[in-house]
Amino acid sequence: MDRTPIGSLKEHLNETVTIQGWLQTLRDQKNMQFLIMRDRTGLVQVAHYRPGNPELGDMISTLGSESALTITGKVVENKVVKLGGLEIQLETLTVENAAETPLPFDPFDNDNLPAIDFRMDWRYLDLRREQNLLLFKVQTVLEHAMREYWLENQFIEIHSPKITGSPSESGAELFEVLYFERKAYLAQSPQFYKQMAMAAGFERVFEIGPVFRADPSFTSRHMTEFTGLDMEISWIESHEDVMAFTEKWLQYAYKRVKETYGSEIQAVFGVDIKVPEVPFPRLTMAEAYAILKAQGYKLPPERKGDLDPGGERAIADYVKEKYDSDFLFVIDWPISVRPFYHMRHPDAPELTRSFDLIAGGLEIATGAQREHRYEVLRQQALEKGLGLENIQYYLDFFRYGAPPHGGFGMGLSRVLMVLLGLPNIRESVFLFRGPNRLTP
RNA sequence: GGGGGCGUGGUGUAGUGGUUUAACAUGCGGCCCUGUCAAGGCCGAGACCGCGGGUUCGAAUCCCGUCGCUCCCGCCA
Repeated sequence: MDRTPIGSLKEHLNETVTIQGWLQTLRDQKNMQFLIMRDRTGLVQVAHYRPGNPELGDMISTLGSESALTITGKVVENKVVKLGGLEIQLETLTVENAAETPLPFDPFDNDNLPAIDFRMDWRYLDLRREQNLLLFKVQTVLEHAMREYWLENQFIEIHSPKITGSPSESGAELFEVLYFERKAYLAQSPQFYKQMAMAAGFERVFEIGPVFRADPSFTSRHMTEFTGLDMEISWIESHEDVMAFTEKWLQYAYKRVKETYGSEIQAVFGVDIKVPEVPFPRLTMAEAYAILKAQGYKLPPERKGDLDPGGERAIADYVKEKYDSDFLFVIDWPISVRPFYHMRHPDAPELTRSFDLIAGGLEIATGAQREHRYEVLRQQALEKGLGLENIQYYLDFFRYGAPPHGGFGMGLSRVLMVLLGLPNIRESVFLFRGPNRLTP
């Protein structure tokens, strides 16, 4: 059987076709029945003249919204039909899976949309909404464009293990799993492994994969499992080289999304995708602090050297105002708030060669030049109070010819959140995982 | 881990001490309607107001506890 996508029916006028999809609306009258059918390519009206087949008409009357149907019929032009000026004259109908009534909620009633938690209970129905269909089309193009750019720049894709043997960076944010007779942990980042790829001489690598964080965070932007976009490049001079690549890469991804779905995004999300100009503005932490101070923004006193989310939003507003940029690198963070593997400035050893990328006021990526000198790295680990036994395998990466290198880690769903202007990360991920959410 | 907010038919809301036998929208069921198209009209079912305790003549409404959700902070992407 040849199935015709609803979106291409106008190419099949006066032909008998088979469509398969969901019954979005049934308008059930005495003599005429109208079935609005949906597949992922669009909507079409199917018309049935009841007296012509009363039995079929009675059966149609029992169909619940969102039932999965196979329908054959003749495609005819009909100017009266507001939905595309055409309709299908029903010939046969097969119920593949009747939808029970009533539905838990109506995915197409935007005025009575349930709260996010209830929609997550029935996520597959929630995903039938056009906003969500488009969101995942956009995500696909976004990821594809990112890969394209990486491949055009001679990157190698890696897949690092998600089961690891020892707590590495701190341990507190790791999920513990039973691994036969002993403990293992879910990787909270591919950080060490992509650095190993640098030691292996791959020179440029990327990874798109799951990362796990055992943080009991209850916010609109955190998940316990999310998709990380990671890359690492060798033979850099400083973190500036990483940022210079990152912004062009992101600019390309935005450009491809806008080209492909710009008008649909405008229609569905009311967002005009703006392809960012490069370079993005860069502010050192010291400059960011001075600006916030001048604005009278009150930073929490105990967080000296760090930027709280409110501060990030304030500085993003400043940059938007002054440079008309939605993106901003905050660079040169103090060592106190950065991990031991970030390289320090030779002329300012209390500062790291690191950056955060802020987009739309939200932190979407963290990057740095890494410390690739074994002894220096070892000393910095000791300074941070880390036990060397657990990370010796990692330190060993830097014993036999490790090139200078750096990279970043970015959150895919956070990028989508910013790109489409969504208020909650739970809207921008296929299935949310949080401290209290393990199903579906 | 700390703090704030919310919990009323399936869903979204109104009602914040007394004709409330808890309202409205949507959904659901039935009937009607010569083609509808955000369909329309009429009728109907559906909520002991998260749960437990208390204050009061009287509690959806006030208080305490508890559970759930949510947002903010911390942590981070």
